[in-house]
Amino acid sequence: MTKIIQIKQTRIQREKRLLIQKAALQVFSDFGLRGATLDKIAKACGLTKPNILYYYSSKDEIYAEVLQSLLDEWIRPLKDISENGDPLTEILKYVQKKLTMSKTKKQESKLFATEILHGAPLTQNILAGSLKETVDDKVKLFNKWISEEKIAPVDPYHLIFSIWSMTQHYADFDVQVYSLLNTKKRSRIFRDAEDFLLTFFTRCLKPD
Amino acid sequence: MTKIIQIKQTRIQREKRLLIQKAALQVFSDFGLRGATLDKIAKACGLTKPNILYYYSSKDEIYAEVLQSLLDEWIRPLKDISENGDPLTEILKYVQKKLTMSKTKKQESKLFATEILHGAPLTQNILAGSLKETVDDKVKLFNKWISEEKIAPVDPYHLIFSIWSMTQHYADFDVQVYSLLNTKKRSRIFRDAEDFLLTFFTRCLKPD
DNA sequence: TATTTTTTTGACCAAATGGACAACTATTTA
DNA sequence: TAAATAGTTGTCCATTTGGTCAAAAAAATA
Repeated sequence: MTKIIQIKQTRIQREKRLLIQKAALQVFSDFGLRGATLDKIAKACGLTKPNILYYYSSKDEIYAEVLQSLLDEWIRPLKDISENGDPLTEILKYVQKKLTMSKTKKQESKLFATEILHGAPLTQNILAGSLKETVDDKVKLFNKWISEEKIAPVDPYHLIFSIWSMTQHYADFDVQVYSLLNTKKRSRIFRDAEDFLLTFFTRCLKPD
Repeated sequence: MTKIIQIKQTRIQREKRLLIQKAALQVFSDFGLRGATLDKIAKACGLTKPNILYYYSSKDEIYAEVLQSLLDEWIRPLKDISENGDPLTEILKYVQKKLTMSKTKKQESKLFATEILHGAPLTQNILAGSLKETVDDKVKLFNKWISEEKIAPVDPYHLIFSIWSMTQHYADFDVQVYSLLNTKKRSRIFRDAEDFLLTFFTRCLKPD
């Protein structure tokens, strides 16, 4: 009658956990951690509340897992900036990738933003850990490029902040963006944004 | 025994309402609308919960009032951009003003961001109304400056978005900014940010 | 100071919500 | 196909929370 600890996941466990994560991402990004309820998540994925709690022991655990799997994905593009490519091209490629993510991963962007906005209670150690490592690494690379006069001399930290803020703005503040632009077409907005950003960063980073 | 409708506020009413608003701004910006509780607000201003509900009929009413008084202040600097000044100087002054607001009005920035992020349930009509009017007005001005070749030809809407996003980033994502920068000194960060932003926008907007 | 009005609060309520659990069903496995 | 294991759910519970109310306390007014 002793409960055996289960090591490997069954097919059903894999499927249902994914299902719950997807629904949870949507609900958390719409309402925030405290505004999201298990009932909402349950309804969003068509399971019952106790059934969800069979797969996750608490709401907070779901939140932590959704956030964790998002963070890896979030940092990755920055890592991809290569010291072998042409400096300006590498940076512009990064800008493009981040803008695309704002379009295709809007929920993730909003969830991340909400988490940081409210003090990053679960993320602080990651920010100060693996993210900081990656950022510091790229800052070094940017400084190298600057000393080689391949890009203009700007503060690399603030350059990274500017890329993050300007691209994520189109996801996080989408309601405002759509309200202010006359265009109804989403794709048009992102095309214009891309034009703007690429021109912008090119002008700023081209060495004198 | 009939209840008389009270027209003008008493001294105590003015004082207590302000006290509650201040506390509410803090609590709402830390926890969001749903994460904030009347008890937290009560503790933050040293009143009891029923006492707060003597001045405001519901939590939502407090939220609405705090948000409303914030919005006016939020739009104002944009209006101040003058068509009489030197174009580049006017825009840079606006950037500076917005950055200063990120430093001195962090709670307001975060509350506004949270509201938009979650779909702007109470703000939508203002976005599409008075904010859009002001923005459209300034877009026209920017386009005039562009046609007179006083600033470089960039999409004025996206230019405004870029100013908003880059400056507000230092308030909304402060936790991340502080985690990633080695500096502990707040003032140093804002000085560097100002340098970066002014250089950035100068390079981008100087006519060819 | 007496009266009226405003302000404050303790006690209370109903709804929402996170979570527990035993009983039941479906799926695996031997 | 029988036994064991995994998955599901109705029901229940405790806590939190927005909000009420009547009675007491404080302030304003006459």
